[in-house]
Formats: sequence, C-alpha cells, structure tokens
Amino acid sequence: MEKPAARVGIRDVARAAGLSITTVSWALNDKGEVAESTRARVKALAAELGYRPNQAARTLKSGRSHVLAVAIGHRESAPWQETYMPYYRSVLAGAAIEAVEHGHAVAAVPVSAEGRLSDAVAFDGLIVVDPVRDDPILAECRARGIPVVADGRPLDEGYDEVAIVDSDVREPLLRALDHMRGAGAARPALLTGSEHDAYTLDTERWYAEWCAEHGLPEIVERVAPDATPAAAASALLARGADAVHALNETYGNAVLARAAALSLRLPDDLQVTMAGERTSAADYNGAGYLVLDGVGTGAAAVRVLVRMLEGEPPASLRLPCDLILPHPPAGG
Amino acid sequence: MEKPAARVGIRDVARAAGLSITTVSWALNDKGEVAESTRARVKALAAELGYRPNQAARTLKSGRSHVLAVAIGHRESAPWQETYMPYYRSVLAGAAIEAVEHGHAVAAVPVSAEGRLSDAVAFDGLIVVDPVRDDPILAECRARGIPVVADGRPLDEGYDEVAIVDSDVREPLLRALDHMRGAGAARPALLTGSEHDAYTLDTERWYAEWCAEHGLPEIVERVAPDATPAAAASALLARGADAVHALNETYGNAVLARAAALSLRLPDDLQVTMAGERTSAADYNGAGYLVLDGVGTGAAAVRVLVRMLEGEPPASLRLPCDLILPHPPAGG
DNA sequence: ATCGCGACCTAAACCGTTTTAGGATCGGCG
DNA sequence: CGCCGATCCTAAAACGGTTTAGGTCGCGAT
Repeated sequence: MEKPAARVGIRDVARAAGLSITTVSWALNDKGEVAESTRARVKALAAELGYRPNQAARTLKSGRSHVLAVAIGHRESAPWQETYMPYYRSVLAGAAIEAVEHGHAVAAVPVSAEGRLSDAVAFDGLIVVDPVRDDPILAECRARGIPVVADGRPLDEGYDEVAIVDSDVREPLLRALDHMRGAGAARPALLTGSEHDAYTLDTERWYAEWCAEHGLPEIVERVAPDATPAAAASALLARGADAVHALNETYGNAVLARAAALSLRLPDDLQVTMAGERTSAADYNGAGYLVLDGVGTGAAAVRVLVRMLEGEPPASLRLPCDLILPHPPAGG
Repeated sequence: MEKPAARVGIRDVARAAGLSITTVSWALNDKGEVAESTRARVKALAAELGYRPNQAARTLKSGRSHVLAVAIGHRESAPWQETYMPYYRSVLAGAAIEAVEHGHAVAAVPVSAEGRLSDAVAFDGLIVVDPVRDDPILAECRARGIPVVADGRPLDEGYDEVAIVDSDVREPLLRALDHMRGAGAARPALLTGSEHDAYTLDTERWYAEWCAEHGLPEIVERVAPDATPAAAASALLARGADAVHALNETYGNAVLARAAALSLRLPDDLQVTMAGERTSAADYNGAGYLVLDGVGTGAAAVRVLVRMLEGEPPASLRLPCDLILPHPPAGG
C-alpha cells in the first residue's frame, strides 16, 4: 500500500527532462548558461515531480548550512532554568523569526558542562547570550573560525572579531533610579544575581556610581547560586529598602510577592522597578520596567550575523532600552 | 598572520596515524574490527589534532541530520506574536534542552504563508504546535514521510501516524470553574480567542458544557483577530461577569489590568483564572492558574519524536496540568 | 572551406564521511 | 605443505548535490 515514496533527486529530474544533472542544477539555481525555455521547463518539471534538494549534499559541497546556532546552556543549574531561560528563549524565538527572512534556520545547540560546543549539527555562525569571563565558547569559535555575535559584551579582552549586540541599559537605569528618588525613596536598593556577565556587573557598577553621586547608601542584595530570589527579596526589605531595582523579572516578581505578603502598597510603601520583557503584567502590577527586548535582540543578532557571513566585518549594535514607569493609580 | 586554519578531516587523521580512513572512522565510531590499541591511539590522535567530523557529510551518508524541527509561524499576525509566541517559545526552549540529552539539536523552521515547510535546513522529524484544521504542514509531512509530533490534537481525521502530546486541561478547568462558583461566582465568563485549534475549541466546549450542567448562563467574549484583548476584557466586565477564565496569559493579564483600572479587588469583586505558564507572577497577582507547561511539553514532544525516529510506533502522551488557586489574602 | 565565437549543454571531479567487499598476515590443524 | 578461520586492516563505492573543464553546434567572418 505505502509506496516507499523514494525521494526524487536531481537525477530523476534530469532523466525526466532528458537533460544532464548539471543543466538541471543550473536551471533550478538560476546559474550557468541555460536557455530560458529549458530553465522554465525544468522548473516546472521539478515542481511537478516534487523535487526537494537534499540540504546535506548542498551543505557538503558549499560549506554553508544556512543554520545559525544559539548556544544554550553552560548554566545548567535550576536557577538558570528559572531566572535566565525566559530571556534566553525570547532571544531564541526572535532569532528564529528573523532568520526566516534571510533564508536561514536557527538551531539551539548545546554546550557541554566543560563548555564545548556540541558537534551534533552543522552551523555557519553562532549567537552567544551573555558570555562569561574566560568564556570557552568564544575561545573555541575563534579557534574554529566561526563567526560569533555576542548578546552582551564579552568580558575577555581582545575578541575584536566578535560582534556585540546589547541593550543600552545604563541611561534608563539611571532614569529609573532618579525617578524613585524623586518620588521620595531614601533607601533605594539593588537586587542582583551571581552570574559573571557584563550585564550583571555593569548594572551593579552603575548602581554603585549612582549611589555615590547622590550620597545614598548602597543596599545590595545578591541572590546566591543556591538560594531563592524570595529569600533575597525578604532580606532586602528587612534591611529597610523603600525602593528596589531588580536585575530581572524573576527577582522583581519575588519582590512584588514579598511586598504583597507584607501588605505593602505600591508605590507609596515601596517602589519597584525591574529589567524584563515588556509583558502584559506591566499593565497592572505597579512596577516600573526597563524593557529588555529579547525578541528584538535575537532578531538584531541574526541580522548582524548574516552580514558577517556575507563577508562584512563585525558590526556591533546597541539597542535602545525603554523605561516604562508604573501607571498612575487608577482614578488619579 | 591568520592561518587558514584548514579544517582537519578524517584523511588528515588517517595520514597522521598511518592508517586508512576506514580504520579511523571505525575507531572513532566504535564500529568494525579494530585492535583496541589502535582504537585508543586513533582517538587520542584525533583529539590532539582537533578533528571534528563534518556533519554535512555524515548526514548525507546516513540520512540522519540529528535535527528536530519545530514548525514556526503559519500565524504571522501581530496577535500571534503577542499572544501565542510566549507559549510557542517555551515549547521551543524545552525541546531544545531535552534534545541535548538525545544527541539532537532543535531548529525552528519557518512555514511559508501558504503553509509549506521551508527546505532551508535538513531535519529528521517535526514538532507542530497547535495544528489547525486542514493543516497543510501535516499533509506535507505525510507526503514526505516525515515523523511528526503534534502539540495539541490535530483537528483533521486520520492522522494516525502523528503522535500527540498535550496537556490534560479539562479536569483542572472544571475544578477552576467549580472553585470560582463555590466562592460565590454567579456569572462566570470565558475570555477566548479566534484560533481554530483543538485547545481553543475544547476549552470553549468544556466551558459551555459546564455552564449547562450548572444552569448558568454562558458568557463568552472572543478576542477577534484584529482586536485587542484589552477591549474584550472591558466588554466582558461590562457584561457583569464576576469571574473570568482566560484562555491564556495575555488575555488573563488584560482582565487583571482592566480590574485594576476599575479598582476591583481580587477575589472579592472579581475572580480570575487563566491558563498559562507557571511564572513568578502567580505569587502575587491574586489570579488562579491552569499551568500549561510549555517547557515540559516541548521536552515530552522531543522524547516521543526521538522514539519514533528509532522506529517505534507513534505513542501519544498526555501531560498532567496543575491548577494553582490564588494565594489566600495576606495575613489571612 | 575554415576559423572563431557565442550559446547551450554534458561528463566527471569534488565535498567528507560511512560502509561494503575484500585483502593480508598469522597460528593451528590435518 | 596447504588450508582455514580469526584478526586487523584497506580500496573503492556510495550519499546527492555543485562546479570545473570541456564539447558540440550553428553561424558569420575570413
């Protein structure tokens, strides 16, 4: 009943057309010198036969797989899953959607615990989210000559061949802090994490600089790798913070949850801002958001990477980062 | 300065070892009859030389690319991006992580507007999220003999070769409705969407059956393809609903936002449940959640698909779906 | 008639693996 | 001595495209 459905290859098309496979290949790819009539006939015939070129063969010959990889993992812990994965998967989805426009596909490729890229799948270029210090992935790509786009500045020096795509967080962060101070915050705090990436380190530094500039005490609570954000949020509020900026939504929501448990009212009793995606939660929960557009970042990374694959030099890109302040109280 | 970094291939290893490429291939892949000492020597040498097998060649020969595709798109509208993409990308991320365990990579492959799968990348099997009626993707995969796992039951009959992975929503949905009724809801409503997939249609049917069973009026508001969830949420509350179940988080958050704007208190003035991921927002916003575990679903789909690729018959899988009821009021 | 050239097409090499089919060497046994 | 089987290894044929290096033909110019 079921035919083996033998795949139709270029040889089948050539045989049916009474032509050589060279001519068929040329006709289908708009290359070489082929009579226009022949070209049209071959194309029609290929469509009729349901010819689909074998991508593996194509890749083998051309060296181009049209796959862009997004490195996943190197943080396999539960905290990573909970805290970083939301952003990571937005980047992945944004990259996937953008890649379509450029005739590429995006693959999530694993990174082993030791930081080696899986060679389970062939890819032309790589997107790395939040490189860490002494990042083994960057080193490997350099050795293998793989074009890389990093989302977030590499901490290691000398990676000139790596293009950087990141969000301009500094300015909106300062505005958020200014806003909370302007609204009366005397003890604005920072809820941060334990990752050693540029985003975390920069946020901490900018917060510290801002505190120094305004003569305010630094109140920093760090979520330890094996601790919960809820615990850190509790500790922070116990230290008398009357405003909190959280590094990400997981941490920010932990603060909101703790505030709700303590029956604190936003923004009168406590002000909260966090970095995170623009979600519909921003419409009702009374917190301010530094909008990190993961989808847009993934898309931008793909655009940059595609240009690099076309031979252009690495061109970094800084994305604007919006600040959404909490809605005024209803009826106000 | 920059060496061409000529890729080292199996021939280079063979030459260095003074062996044939066959022996090297066998030694590295633990196949064939190779002296154990030789095998070890070859492996060491390959590692030393930095040999990485060319996946395209491997795929060409074996017919296996070790890439699992997740079909993306077929809904390119802005509402899709806002409402469905969050779930979609959870599935994608979950699939990507699980695939690692099985030596596979996951690629997001585009579907053209006409519903044809891109052939930009080779893959061994496909995961389709929420197939629609007369789904062209399913038809194409059948024609091409590609193994498929559907997240959500296909609406078309006769796709026996397609394995189904979905969440068991019915039971927790009924419990959520019962809970709201038990807490005093006289006009429990449904905020639903316009997609023609099993999840949407089933939810609507179960709600209707539940209303009939309890002699309650059906209050259904549907977010039209070109309308905003906010408008639908407003309309729903204007119709006097005192409890709402929302089809997804985007819709549910629209209800919460509207409730906040009207200064309605949860759960006294309004009860809200929604289907969605278990996010940290559930800890503070007073709504109940039907936990749709997109990450877990993606992972399960990969497991099922991998087994199919190993030759086993399609085995469908139903995932349990938790119901998280709102936290009791603080201090209660 | 012959040459040159453009237009169109083809045979065969090539990409880097895996796999098939078949050596070579050696010890043991009749 | 000759044969056999076990053991370890190799030459060459795939896999399915793209590309290189021609080949043939017809026609206008010499």
